[in-house]
Amino acid sequence: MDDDLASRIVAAKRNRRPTKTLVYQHALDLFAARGFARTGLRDIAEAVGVEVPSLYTHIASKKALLFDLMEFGTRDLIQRLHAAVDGVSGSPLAELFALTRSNVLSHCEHQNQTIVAYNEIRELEGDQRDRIIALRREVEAMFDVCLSRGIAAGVMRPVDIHTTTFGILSMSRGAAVWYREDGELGAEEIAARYADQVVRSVASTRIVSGFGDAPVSIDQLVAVGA
Amino acid sequence: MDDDLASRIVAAKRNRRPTKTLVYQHALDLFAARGFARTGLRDIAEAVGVEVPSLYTHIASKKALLFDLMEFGTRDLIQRLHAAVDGVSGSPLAELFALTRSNVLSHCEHQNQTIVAYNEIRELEGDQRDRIIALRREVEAMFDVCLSRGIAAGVMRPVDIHTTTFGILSMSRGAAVWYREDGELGAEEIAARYADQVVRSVASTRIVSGFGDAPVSIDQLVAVGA
DNA sequence: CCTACCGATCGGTAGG
DNA sequence: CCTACCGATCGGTAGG
Repeated sequence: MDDDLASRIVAAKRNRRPTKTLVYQHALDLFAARGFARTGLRDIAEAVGVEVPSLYTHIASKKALLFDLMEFGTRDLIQRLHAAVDGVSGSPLAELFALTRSNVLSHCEHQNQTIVAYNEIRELEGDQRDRIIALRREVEAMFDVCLSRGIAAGVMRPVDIHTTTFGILSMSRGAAVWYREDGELGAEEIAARYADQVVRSVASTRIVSGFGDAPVSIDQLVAVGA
Repeated sequence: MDDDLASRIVAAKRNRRPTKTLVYQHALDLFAARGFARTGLRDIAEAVGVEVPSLYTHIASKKALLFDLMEFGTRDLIQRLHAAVDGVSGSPLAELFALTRSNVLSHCEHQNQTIVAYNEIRELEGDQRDRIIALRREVEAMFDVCLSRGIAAGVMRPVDIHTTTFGILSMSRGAAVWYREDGELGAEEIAARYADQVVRSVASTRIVSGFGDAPVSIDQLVAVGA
């Protein structure tokens, strides 16, 4: 311990990845694996390679750390969903396919973000909780609007909108739980299959009659809308 | 505190509902609301109306209490699913409808059992964890077998079986999370709608073509199988 | 069923 | 970025 305070800080700052990034990354992984309540600040500090009090240079509190992770993850998802919809404007069936596919894909590719965002909402209170719930409602609204347009256009059966949205989101969340990078099916395949099943489950019978038994593709659906 | 030990025990035993039942009931409710890790034995003791050491007359440990709740809940679900299938032997589509409907219905009616069984599996280790996972695999197998038979019979499209099973189970689990007794839709309605959507999502196109746009009923499906 | 109590661990602070 | 430390709370035990 010959180093004085200043030189220790300088040495720390020379690391390529900033410590703050490491803190957030390891916290996300640990919260996903053990849960927020079962993860101590000591676990995070050890994974990062610092002592506990040093964490407070980067975070305001353990709960604020969780909130930041959940907010970032949900905003990230919303952006991906908007990008997916922008690419297929037009047919509500094509849009529902794209939304569902993108949602499942994002959930698989950002598994820990998804797991923490869903599992740990009950750890937040007051404004923080309200803020995350509001963001989640934005996601739900995208599906609600899509279903509503499809029903109005007659290409979807008159299903209960919000129940159907919750069903799609629950199925997507499930994928984040069981998906394994080294599993039989890749994220893209799972996403495409769930999108196929969702579209078939709500499309009007006269439209489904036009599909074959092979999985529906987005190109097919864009054609239906044209 | 004039009571001696014996008279206190006698007084306790005079209560109508046995203390053990109260312990399990309150523990289930608290675990569902706050999570296992955030629920202290002091919370459970307070809800029951005893001191913490008295809980150990009824439980071996906090973890054993969780295991018992999860095992009971999952066994209970398996029984309900078997009862649902026994009533509709025959057509795989009718069976899939009955299984899905019963699964969603059970999850809504035994919300806290479902929430705890899914959320807290990571709190268990070793044999206890393996035991619960094995029971859950029994549930998955019932859906897998049903889908497999439907595909073989040509009444279902050749979907990926286990992915589809996970999708159905995830959607059902979701219902347990958002269902409210005082909500717009009753448990039976939600169950019937999800069962309708699941059947439509996997049924062969030639069979879906025979359905109208109104929700599919189990009677319709039994007729298809006949 | 209770009172009394314990070692371990928690999130977080003081001070440098 | 660190060492040193604190009050609160945890699951569980001893003993009656």
